[in-house]
Amino acid sequence: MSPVDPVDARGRVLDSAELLFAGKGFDSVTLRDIASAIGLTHAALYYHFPGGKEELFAEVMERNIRRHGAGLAAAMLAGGPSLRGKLRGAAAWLLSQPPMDLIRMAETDLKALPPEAARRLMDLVYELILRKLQSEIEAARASGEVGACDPGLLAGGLLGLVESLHSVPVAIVGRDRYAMGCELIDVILKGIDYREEHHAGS
Amino acid sequence: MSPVDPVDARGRVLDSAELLFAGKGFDSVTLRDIASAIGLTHAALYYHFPGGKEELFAEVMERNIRRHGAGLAAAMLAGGPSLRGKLRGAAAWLLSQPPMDLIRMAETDLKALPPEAARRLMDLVYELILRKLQSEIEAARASGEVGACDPGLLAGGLLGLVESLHSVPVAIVGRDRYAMGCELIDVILKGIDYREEHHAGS
DNA sequence: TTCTACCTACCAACATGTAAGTAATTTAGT
DNA sequence: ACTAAATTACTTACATGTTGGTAGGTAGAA
Repeated sequence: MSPVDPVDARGRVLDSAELLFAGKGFDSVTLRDIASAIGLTHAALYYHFPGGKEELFAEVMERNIRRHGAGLAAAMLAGGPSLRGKLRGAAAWLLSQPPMDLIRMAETDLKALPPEAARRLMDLVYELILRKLQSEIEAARASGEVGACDPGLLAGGLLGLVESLHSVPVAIVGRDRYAMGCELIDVILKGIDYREEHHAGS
Repeated sequence: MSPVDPVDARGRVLDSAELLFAGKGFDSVTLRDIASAIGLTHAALYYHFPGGKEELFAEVMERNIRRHGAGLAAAMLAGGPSLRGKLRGAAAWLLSQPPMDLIRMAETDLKALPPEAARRLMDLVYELILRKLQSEIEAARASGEVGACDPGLLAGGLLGLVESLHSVPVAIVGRDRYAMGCELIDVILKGIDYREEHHAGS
């Protein structure tokens, strides 16, 4: 290992950029902010990302989406076999991360990218995040764990609902976000005729 | 009426600013964008808003929140006596407006304002929007129209859920947002033991 | 000597904000 | 009623600072 690990430097840039982009959005973050947060000058970023701010942002978003997808999958797996457990795991994971803020992403930040890059990212969100939620609901529906419903719509609704908990000031409600997420999930599960018992077998 | 209506000019500035701020966020919109959209130069904005971009933004947000509150109240009233009708009315109104994007507002744009102005706006959101939804749910709960639930949490959840529909590309789902909103509302109502019949009386 | 991983110094574009000027209208004084 | 002063609602021009991006240099490792 060299005195400075070169592989790590690029990752640290991505980390810094992710933190700042997630908090303030594309236009409000300057390359100087990103660089100085890790002790570099903004010019150094062009060594790792010759495409400049756009390339850096696109790569940050892609990594973020993939991490969200992987974390979501792991959290749902860890939630156990029941749909309720999986959804609670998903909520715990989503709330442990900084908000994805899909509305802002779709409406604002993605406009800074060339259209095909933007579409690719939205496709990734669908494929790695929404689709996973959706197929869990579909599976539960197929096995009779829940009643008739529109899994795609519910997946989107659950994601929006859980993410929106990021914007409630915890001080006001006096409860932690995960508990609130669980309660909302329970309401929705009851709304689609969730049945617990069926799963005990096998 | 003068050749140029002076009262109207200020309102037109607010309209232009609201349109642009809502779409792209505080930092991504320049005073020149706002001014040139209505045929003025950016310096003219300082005549109507001496406090500059901050004052303009704060005023835009306040007007926006008040309009959302008034529209929400009217839409819920028009929805009839049942909670389902009121919530559908609320959804129709919220989806007819550009997204409020509360997460972005809370996490990003409000940081551009002095803290006390930011707090005032968040208080307005709570008082004029969340509180209205919440008290309708509370009323329904008191009258037995719905079962036990946390009205404050549900109000926030419903708002986040409906607003998140703004970010789903309609082309993908092939259904209009209002229909999706209604379906999600129905799931939640069912989840809190909504009973239709009780209301016929009186 | 060459490559890596930076840094310093710079540039053009554009941001907010200010200063000063101006055409058109209102108001006030006689 | 007629003129002079003041006000309104802007404009042009500019000061100042930041931004993304580029050019060229450099310390240390290979």
